[in-house]
Amino acid sequence: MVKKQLKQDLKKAVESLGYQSGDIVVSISPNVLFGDYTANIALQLAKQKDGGGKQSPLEIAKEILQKFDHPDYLEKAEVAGPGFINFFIKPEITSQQVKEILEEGENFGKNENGKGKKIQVEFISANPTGPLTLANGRGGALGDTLANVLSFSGYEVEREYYVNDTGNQIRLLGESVLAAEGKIEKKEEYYQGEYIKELASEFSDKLNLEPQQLGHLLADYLLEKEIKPAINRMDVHFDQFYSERSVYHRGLIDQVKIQLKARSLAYEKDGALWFKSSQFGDEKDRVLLTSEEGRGKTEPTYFLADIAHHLDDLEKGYIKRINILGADHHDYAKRIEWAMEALGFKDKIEIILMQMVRLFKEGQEVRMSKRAGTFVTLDELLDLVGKDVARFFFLMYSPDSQIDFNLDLARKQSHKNPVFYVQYAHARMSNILAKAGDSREKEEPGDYSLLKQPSETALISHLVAFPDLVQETTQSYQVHKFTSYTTALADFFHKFYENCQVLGAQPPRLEQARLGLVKAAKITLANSLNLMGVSAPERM
RNA sequence: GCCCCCGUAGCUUAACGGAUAGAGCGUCGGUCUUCGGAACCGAAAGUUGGGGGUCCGAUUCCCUCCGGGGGCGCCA
Repeated sequence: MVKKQLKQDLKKAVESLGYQSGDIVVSISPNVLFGDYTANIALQLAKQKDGGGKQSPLEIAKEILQKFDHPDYLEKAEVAGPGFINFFIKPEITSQQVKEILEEGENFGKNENGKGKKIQVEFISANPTGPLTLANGRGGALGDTLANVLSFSGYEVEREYYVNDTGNQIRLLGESVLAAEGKIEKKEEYYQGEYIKELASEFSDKLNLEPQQLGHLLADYLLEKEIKPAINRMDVHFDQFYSERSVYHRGLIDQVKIQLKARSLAYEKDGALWFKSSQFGDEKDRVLLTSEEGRGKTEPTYFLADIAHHLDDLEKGYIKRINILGADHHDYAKRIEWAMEALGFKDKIEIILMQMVRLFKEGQEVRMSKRAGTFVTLDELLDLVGKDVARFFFLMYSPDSQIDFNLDLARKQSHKNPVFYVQYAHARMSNILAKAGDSREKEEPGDYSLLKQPSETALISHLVAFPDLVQETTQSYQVHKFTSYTTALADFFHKFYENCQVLGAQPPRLEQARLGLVKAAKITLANSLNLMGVSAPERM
């Protein structure tokens, strides 16, 4: 690819001047006036220079350009603005890249940065105490897409759903069902909602069980009958459902206690076992094992079980464990990081916090709460707008941004959702190729150097940027950029479509070249939609 | 009180510390003899919440104030 070559040549020029090149950034110019690619290296170098004979960025840029003997792909290069170097690529060189995309096909955009490395992504991990909510849908779209991207970059990815299938909330679930049947007294904190009543009738012959036991049955049932089907509808894939109960059964709790005590990071006080999180910056130490006095019984906290779970996973040799959590867990996120640091896995944990999804109806916020039974389920959303819109919608926002969701509006506006704009482009591409396919034989090979129209080269430049986006996302985890990438791709394509007739273009070598470009665009768009888990329809 | 995220056009939002802050929806005005009008072209619309600071350069980093959301359990 041209950009790679350009980067190399630039690096050579910079180094021959005696500068430390570091990592040179060559990016697509934000404006056609600034050429095809732009480099801010001179600005960077000016900053690095310490005092003394300080040179201005403009001088450095000129200096670099002089060393840059004009390679054959370059039309011209110039210094602009405060010290940018703008590169104008010969259009026929740009267009040659279409061939490279076509050769790579389904593999276009892949890289091998993660080759031989195992990485784990944990996401959703909603308690099995009710149906999945919109927030879980967001986590699902984010996590699944990130896993796809990492896998595209060569990593061996494991997708994990941690199932909190034991503990307080499970007992509460059992009690909620018992209370719904009048077996025990109702309490404020019990789960509400229709599904509780349905569970009660489904499990009518099990209501003599202890709440915790019943809760286990209910949790298993909800996981299988509610959660997994919703996950499937979202086209989200998991490699493993990691059961919290199994942490106990396998004796992992004791191992953690031993390890933490051996490092003098756990101690007993007031009958409880504590983790010295204050040593890592926490405002106070945290309980690992509850006390008789405090809690009425001695049992591991969720925190302790989760440490055991993390440890178990990390010992499998993942270079990183990415965990996507709701922002309401932000202080917990710190805590688990400290715990893993304590156990020798510093920097192996990456936590992505996503802000809440709030629901609005008729201008009023509806508080979503599983307890109160006032939530909108992921299934309801999928009924309304379908998987593609749901996934694209959740992916559009940066995880840092809170989503205010208006269900009525979503329904009304779903037909003008950006996802259709993007999918329509794909359908158009497919249509052109289908027509070309049955109307004529391939009599002449395409001459890509004929693709010189601005709308053609702009489209090509955008296609060529796809592998970069994949690589960047592998580092930054900012999967929402794929939505804007595909929207822009659709945009470039529609403009090309308006400006350049494909079928019947003269000479035939041009028609073939344009068909090649359409095909390359289709490959790129399909590949990026695949990463997002959004379908790329042949027709709509 | 402490901690985290956010504040950008009427609405929803984007922008490795870079050039003229980019889109979608909505509004207004255009474009149909060939490949799908779910499209394209154009216009109006921004003091990037306020104020300081660092920098050649700040939507981005730092401080402060204001506003919104979330979290501060021997719950999970």
